[in-house]
Amino acid sequence: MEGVSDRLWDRTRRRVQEEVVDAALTLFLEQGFEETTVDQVVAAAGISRRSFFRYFGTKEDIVFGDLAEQGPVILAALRERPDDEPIWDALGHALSVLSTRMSPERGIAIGRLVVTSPALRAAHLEKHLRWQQVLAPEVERRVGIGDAPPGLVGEAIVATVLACLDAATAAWLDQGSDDLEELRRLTYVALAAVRQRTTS
Amino acid sequence: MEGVSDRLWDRTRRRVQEEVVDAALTLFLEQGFEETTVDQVVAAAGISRRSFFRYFGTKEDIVFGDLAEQGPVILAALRERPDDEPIWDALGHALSVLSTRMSPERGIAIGRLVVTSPALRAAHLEKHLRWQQVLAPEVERRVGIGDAPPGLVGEAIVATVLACLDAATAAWLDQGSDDLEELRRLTYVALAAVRQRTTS
DNA sequence: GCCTCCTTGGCATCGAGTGCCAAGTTAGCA
DNA sequence: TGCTAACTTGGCACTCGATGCCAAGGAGGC
Repeated sequence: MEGVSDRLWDRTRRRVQEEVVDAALTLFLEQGFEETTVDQVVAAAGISRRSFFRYFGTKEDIVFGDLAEQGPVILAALRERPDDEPIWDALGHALSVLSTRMSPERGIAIGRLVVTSPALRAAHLEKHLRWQQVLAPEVERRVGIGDAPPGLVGEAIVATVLACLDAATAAWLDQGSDDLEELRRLTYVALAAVRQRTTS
Repeated sequence: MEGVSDRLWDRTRRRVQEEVVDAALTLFLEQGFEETTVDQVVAAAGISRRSFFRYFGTKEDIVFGDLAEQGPVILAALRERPDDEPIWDALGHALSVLSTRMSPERGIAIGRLVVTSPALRAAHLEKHLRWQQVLAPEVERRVGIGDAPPGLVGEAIVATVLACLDAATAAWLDQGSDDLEELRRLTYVALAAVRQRTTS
């Protein structure tokens, strides 16, 4: 583990952060993300507006936390996968390390927020772009790029997986499931659809 | 053609719009998108701040215009393609109708702006989501969805094509090409990479 | 107990975006 | 031509997210 300290300051910081997130998510689920102002959040959490923006750089960060910076974590997980594993499975497994970082209920709540708020959708996609840049080189090392320009193949593959994951998540939320295994299955269905149609 | 009128008001409106875009793009290319304020743009274009926001709902709209609303145009082009054409080619051709709406030089300038500005990237991706929702049903009609939930297959396929197009565009801008045929080739390479790896 | 480091919150400010309103311009009609 | 209805314009005030600056206060080492 990196940089996780147990000094009083750090523990306090994490506790405050959690309290703010709890208060904010409650408000977001009640009134919607855009309809909730930062002032309401800080009032509910008992923190000053100025301090809030030191804990969370943006309002969207309440929802996504440090997820955007977890590219290296996914990369490490990807490197653990055997070299001869199909890239799709390897990426799927690598990405699933993130789903262990939060309760399924909270994940579903966040998912619903994301699909209903343009601002959150945008941040979500930005996050994927960040991951793409981190993961693309390792993907290209695995699959080879032939004479394609560096980056093209890797980014296309990672973006495809993330797109299929997003489409699957939308369908998953839509059908009101709360079973992570079902999400995995839907992702596989989406990837299979892409595979099936690429051969035609 | 729909709704394109030649009343004086409409012609004036289009002319003003073009002038603002020209002035704004010049500023954006000089100083960057985020570093240019709307006040600078309206000063350079000789229009009031208030009127600006009636012409362009957001600052990003200067760059993208009504591209986000062109989903139906792409859809119409997709419907023109023969039913037995592979979905990838059909989508590629349908999307290419948009590249005829602007000069290649301006397209390249905009492309460079988009890759260097997070706000523009986000708007770009939002735009793709809008297109996805419009195109997905027709895609699913063509390829069939088996027993997958409606939307999943179509959105996955459209998102994959757009992702490959984006990756190809990035590589294309990177290599400093200005040949649209080369962009088409790179898109094909990206899609081929996805295809190749889906069979393993 | 003292000094240093870090956090806190208040204040002012910026930039994007919106509602409202008075004034001016265009279009249609007599 | 002149009148009216419809629409546009720009100014003002305001909201909301986000940032720089600064004085005050708590934590930890000595």
